[in-house]
Amino acid sequence: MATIKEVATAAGVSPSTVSRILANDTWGKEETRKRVLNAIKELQYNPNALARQFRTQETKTIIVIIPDLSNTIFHEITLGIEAEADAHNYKVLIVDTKRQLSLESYYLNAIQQHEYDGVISMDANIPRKLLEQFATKYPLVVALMNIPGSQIPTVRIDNIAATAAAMKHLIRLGHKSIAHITSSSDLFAYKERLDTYREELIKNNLSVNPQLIKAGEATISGGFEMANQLIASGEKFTAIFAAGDTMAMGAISALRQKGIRVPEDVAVVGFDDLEVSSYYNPPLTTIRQPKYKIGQYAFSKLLSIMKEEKVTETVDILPYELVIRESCGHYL
Amino acid sequence: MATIKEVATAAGVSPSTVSRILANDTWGKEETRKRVLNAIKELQYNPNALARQFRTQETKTIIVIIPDLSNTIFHEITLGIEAEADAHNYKVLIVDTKRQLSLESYYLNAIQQHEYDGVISMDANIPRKLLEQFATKYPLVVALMNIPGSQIPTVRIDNIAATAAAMKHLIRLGHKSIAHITSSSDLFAYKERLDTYREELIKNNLSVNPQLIKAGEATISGGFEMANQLIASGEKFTAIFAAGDTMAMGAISALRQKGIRVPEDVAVVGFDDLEVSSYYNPPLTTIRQPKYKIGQYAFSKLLSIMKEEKVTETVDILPYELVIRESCGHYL
DNA sequence: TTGTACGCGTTATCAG
DNA sequence: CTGATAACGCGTACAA
Repeated sequence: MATIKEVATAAGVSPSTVSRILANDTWGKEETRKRVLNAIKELQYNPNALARQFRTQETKTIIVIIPDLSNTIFHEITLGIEAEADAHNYKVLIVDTKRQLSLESYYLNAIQQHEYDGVISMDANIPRKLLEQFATKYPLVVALMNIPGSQIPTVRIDNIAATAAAMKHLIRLGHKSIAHITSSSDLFAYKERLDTYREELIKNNLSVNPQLIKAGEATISGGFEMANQLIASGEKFTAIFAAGDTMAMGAISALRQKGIRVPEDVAVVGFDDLEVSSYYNPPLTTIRQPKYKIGQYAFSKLLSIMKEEKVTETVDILPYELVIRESCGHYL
Repeated sequence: MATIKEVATAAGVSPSTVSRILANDTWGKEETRKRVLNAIKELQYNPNALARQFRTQETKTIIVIIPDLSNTIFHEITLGIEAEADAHNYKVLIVDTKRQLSLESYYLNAIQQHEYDGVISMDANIPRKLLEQFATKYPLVVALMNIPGSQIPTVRIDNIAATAAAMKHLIRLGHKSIAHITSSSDLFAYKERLDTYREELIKNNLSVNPQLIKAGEATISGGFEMANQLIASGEKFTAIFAAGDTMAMGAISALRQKGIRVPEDVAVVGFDDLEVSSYYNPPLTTIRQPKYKIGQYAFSKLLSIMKEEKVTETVDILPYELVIRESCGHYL
């Protein structure tokens, strides 16, 4: 592998000249440029990125921390991040923590070793103090999640309003026994959805039955299991509000297996609006998060921080949308 | 950020001593070690990975090239890769080419800039000659795919036998008009499945109707569209063999929308066995690929190459399995 | 067992 | 517009 020195020798110039021509496409006399460019081609020279990064202390790379790659919502957000990053010549590395705290810490630590320039996290679970300490030292943006009462830059929707919209829809349809299935992780977004679920019931003079609240894995199989628990509990319910579409899909599958029809016997509403949700049988009523946009905003924000610009708005709230399909039994 | 030099000064030793203690947990006198370890803690020293990588010309990182992160099969394989990589202290970077040739080339090129030590590709679409050239120079393993007649190390299932098994099952169930929906990309795996689809029909004295073969995007929405094309064509068919579960799911959704029942009116068989496939309505009959294992094997193979061991078997063929569920209408 | 000296490939600074 | 020189932080051959 040729080095910049060899190119310089071949072109009869100094290494710095080559370096400058590489960095700046208008630098140098036309003739010098040509000679250097030729030598580069001739020798099939490729800059050693490692050396460059070492010298500049800059990797032009960010990492995106995701709790679970099998949930495609994270992918859809990442697409937005990638688009924006591309436009600014940044590379994006995706890491999957599989919801393991140790991996989250590991990847956050990596930035101290100069491996990346910034982080967008959708799995910020380490203690808040640690996280805030981190944010004061290194560029960090949290997407999709909500770090309550914190100054950490965040891009997300209004979970409370969105959940209220979903619940209001079910209640308007006449449901009085609404179950809730959610993640047992302590992500704040799930807590907000659970709290709002309770509040909306109370606001509408409906009772909150703890038996109708199940927490488990935020996956298809998790939803499947929780729905089975609901059925096994013997409690009556005519609707399920799932805190994520993956769980909603699993729940529908479980209901069907027991001969319970969706939406005729039980209505189901999800959260996220994944690609598969509109193709599912029945198609899911759900809250659409502006996933692509969340990704774009998150990167822009991170870029500002990396450039050490002041970030005025620390929290960006993007609009959600209630998407009504068949799983709740009524088109309005 | 403290450097190794500062640690050395603080501990009253030379930088090389620190370096050696870091690299080797038995090196040095007990007392020296203690002093150095203390200084490291004191100064919150973190080795500069960039400098280290630059020095050793080794990143201990591999990249996994994936064509489409929204198809979870790639994620399930990546889990296997990650497990194995972890065990050998390698980091895994996931890149999503979104099926763009230019991105594939871009990422392959990156290895020439020393950014990674090796590549596992599930989206090897650049011209075969280029790919083979690359493989002679850098560690590369192809997973899931098949590069026909090539010496490039590969881990996959036997596509032809697997497809034959799926087709034989449908034919045994009495289907005579079987449609095929597949990807319009020129991935060899799809070509093999298409060819075998044709062969199995012929072997069983069934006619091959080109109208019943549709190619499109290998996604849910792609499958949705292709099924609609089949219906619109007016041709009769009682079964669909989809070259991927995502397409199968989209197809089922389209059929249902037109009031065509699955499996009563049309049987559907997919390929891959994703997590969602067993929860879909109806649950998918499909070919299970040993995804996790494919990932593990692929990394082991790559590791051997990176260590410059000779790889004797260039192609690993792992066993597939025909998983029979409701979408084909019969339990055997 | 430990320290000294050097170099990896690049870019920034300064001088010409 | 261009060249010489230094420096980034670390690992290692060699010397002590």
